[in-house]
Amino acid sequence: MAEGQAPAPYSNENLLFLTDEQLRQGIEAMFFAYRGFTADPDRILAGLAYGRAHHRAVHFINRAPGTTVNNLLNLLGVTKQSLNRVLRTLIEDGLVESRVGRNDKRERHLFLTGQGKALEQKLSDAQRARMRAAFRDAGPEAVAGFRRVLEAMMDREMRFAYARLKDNAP
Amino acid sequence: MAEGQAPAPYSNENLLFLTDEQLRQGIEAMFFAYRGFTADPDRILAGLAYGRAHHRAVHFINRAPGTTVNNLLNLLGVTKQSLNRVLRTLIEDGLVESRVGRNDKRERHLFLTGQGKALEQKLSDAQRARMRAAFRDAGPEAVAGFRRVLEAMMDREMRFAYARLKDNAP
DNA sequence: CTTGGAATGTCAACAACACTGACATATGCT
DNA sequence: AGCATATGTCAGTGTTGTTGACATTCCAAG
Repeated sequence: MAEGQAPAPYSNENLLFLTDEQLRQGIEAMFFAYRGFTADPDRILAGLAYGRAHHRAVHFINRAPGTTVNNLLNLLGVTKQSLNRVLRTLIEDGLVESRVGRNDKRERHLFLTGQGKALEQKLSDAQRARMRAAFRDAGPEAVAGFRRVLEAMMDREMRFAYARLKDNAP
Repeated sequence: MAEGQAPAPYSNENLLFLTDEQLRQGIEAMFFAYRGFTADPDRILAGLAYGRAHHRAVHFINRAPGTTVNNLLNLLGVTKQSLNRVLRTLIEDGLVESRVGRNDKRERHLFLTGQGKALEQKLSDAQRARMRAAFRDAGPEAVAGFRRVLEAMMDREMRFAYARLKDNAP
């Protein structure tokens, strides 16, 4: 190690951001921020007969139109029974259309109807507004760091799913 | 505006990180990362008779020993009835001790017992391990950005609560 | 000092959303 | 034909959130 003009007494000097106290603050930040993250859509959904689960389904169907039930299942990380309950109401209410697969007729491909797109837009407008404000306040470098840490926090398979969605950008 | 040597054709050049596509990626990153964030403690809790709500209660009681029920209520953002159910089981099982306030006998002050501290340690070890790995992978600058964005995403009151907890570091 | 309101905590009932397990149907593949 | 896959459904259960009703305690205004 070079003896620089700055003290730098221990090589651990650079690892101070890994103290238990720093980690705990990260944990609490994550908890409080996630509350804010879901607050606005939740408020909108409270009026309707839908919940957070419906929001998630609608979001990913919009993101990947024509996705299959199985695909959605993996993205959302819930059981098919749980997802089915949500999809059934969305289809009954005419927000989602389910088309039998052309190649494989066992599969159902999911699409948002006009009505479904309208709800998705409304929810994601609210959520994006908060995200935009946070990004603007924090600045581009902070945003890059934010993304890097979140990506490192994901489970391996979710990291792949996330990357796949990113590249699929419309 | 000064005419710098760099092109910078539009003043919006610097705002590319605020496109809808960037925001949507931020939203999805938040969703997938939160799943990872809770996965490890959830796995531990699944074995016991407790859930995520118990984890949160135990975390904040450990963080602020002697806190009142009302205080905890504000931190957790749930109704007192919801919190009470969780606290009741924790007290019955001997993980939390509830002492009547000395000044104001309406208040209950909450403390972790040895058993409670043991569970808290186990859960937060798991959660910290993932956070540490993510922080290490992403590096100190990314962590700073991560914290800055999360803080900007919180509701106003939660930002204050978060700051108060930070300064209260043991 | 009494009384009424505010704060705090508890009990009961209910809703949303997750889970497991079992099973039916249709389709695809070998 | 026989097995695997994809989807949908029914029934039951657990956690966690909600509202409503109510008891206890404190404090301050009359």
